[in-house]
Amino acid sequence: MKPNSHIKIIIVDDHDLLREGISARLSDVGYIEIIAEGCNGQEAVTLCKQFKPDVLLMDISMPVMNGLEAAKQIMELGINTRILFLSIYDDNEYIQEALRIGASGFVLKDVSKPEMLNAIKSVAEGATYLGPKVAASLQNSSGIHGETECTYGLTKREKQVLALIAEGQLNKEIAYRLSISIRTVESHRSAIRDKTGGGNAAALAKIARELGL
Amino acid sequence: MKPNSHIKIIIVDDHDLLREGISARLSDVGYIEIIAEGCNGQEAVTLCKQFKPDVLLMDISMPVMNGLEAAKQIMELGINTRILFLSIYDDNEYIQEALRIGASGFVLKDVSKPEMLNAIKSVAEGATYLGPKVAASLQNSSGIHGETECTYGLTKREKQVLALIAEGQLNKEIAYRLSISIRTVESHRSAIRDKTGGGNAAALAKIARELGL
DNA sequence: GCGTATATCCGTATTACTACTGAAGTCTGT
DNA sequence: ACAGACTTCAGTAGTAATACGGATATACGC
Repeated sequence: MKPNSHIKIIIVDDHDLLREGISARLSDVGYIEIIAEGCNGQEAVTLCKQFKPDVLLMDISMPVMNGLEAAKQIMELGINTRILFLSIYDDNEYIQEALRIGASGFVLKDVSKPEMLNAIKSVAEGATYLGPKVAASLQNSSGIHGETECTYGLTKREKQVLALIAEGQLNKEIAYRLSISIRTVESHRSAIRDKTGGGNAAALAKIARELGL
Repeated sequence: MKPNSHIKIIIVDDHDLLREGISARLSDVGYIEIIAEGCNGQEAVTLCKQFKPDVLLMDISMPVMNGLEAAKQIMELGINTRILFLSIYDDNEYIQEALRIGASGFVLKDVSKPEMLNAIKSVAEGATYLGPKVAASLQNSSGIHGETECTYGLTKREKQVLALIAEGQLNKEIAYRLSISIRTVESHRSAIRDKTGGGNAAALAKIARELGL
């Protein structure tokens, strides 16, 4: 898609007012054509199947079917539609889930007009665009940026043991690797459970993951 | 940062020709000011410390110090510089590592001028920009997009059980949640182990993670 | 020196999981 | 209608992990 070439777009949001606002904002942009509008996820899927837009501008929280679920189904249609989420929440879970599903972008609803156009152009070209606040939000999470700092007060040795547990090692193997007794490994493991509140090995593995191993 | 406002930029690449090409391409853009140029990672760090640019346009593979290492150090400077990587390789490892470190964008060297400007504007505003080919490359990996396709031939039910195992649930709880007997859960668990080659619960959790839960 | 934290080990009992085998009902595609 | 895969459940035995206890040595700060 060449810049300034025609971008066919569908807007899906359950709030009429907001949808009209977006529509008004984009209608005077020459290279953008709004070919349809919808008010829930179910409609988004149907409209995309029918019109195959270049970009789907969609809210996440909507009745009937939410945006994430709709996105999943749209990705499976095999059409060349890029999904740009427009949300009021900069919730990390949402953002990461959206990207995991295959969305091309994510901006907040307080986005300025130039930034919105920038985002639309970017995703239309196949790029991935995350708005400033969205990117900042991701930095504070265990997402693509940075790492978590809360280590539950685990000691060095405990983190070492936890990393091996997360690898799927048995206590026996951990003991051998660290040249200590199995009982010692059990003690560490017990301390780790106490500090993290984790249950079985899988739960500890999950926690280790959150700590970045 | 408002669009079309002044963007101070530093270009770092070990190839003179390429650096000059970028320089020429950007020099006639009104809102961009190239305040310095460098030819390795070490220089990038020094120049950023000195000039505090809005955007650092940098190659990854460079002599003396590569771009990733330089980016790490620059992120620790605490200055408000966004890093936009410019690479000939769309290697997933590179891209993910770059984003993990805290880079704001990643484009390939065959990028068109409009797209390059788009990318620079986006990252200058604090957004995250991944070029079309970069985004496509990520989709084929276990990165922020998509999921791995090798499911070891696990059935729906097995994947369902595996997800709960990865959550740290006990067989008893899994049985309760799925309204089946513990023995059935054990059967599934056994089948999962056979198919994946996984050992204990933590190992299965690790595998589940790779499959995107 | 003294207290605290860390790391190292052990005993005992219970619970969870694994390894093996077998089997019956359901669903799916041809 | 039938083969094959999927889901369901069970017995029996052994191994691993957990939940209590308690103990000793070492390092670190004040």
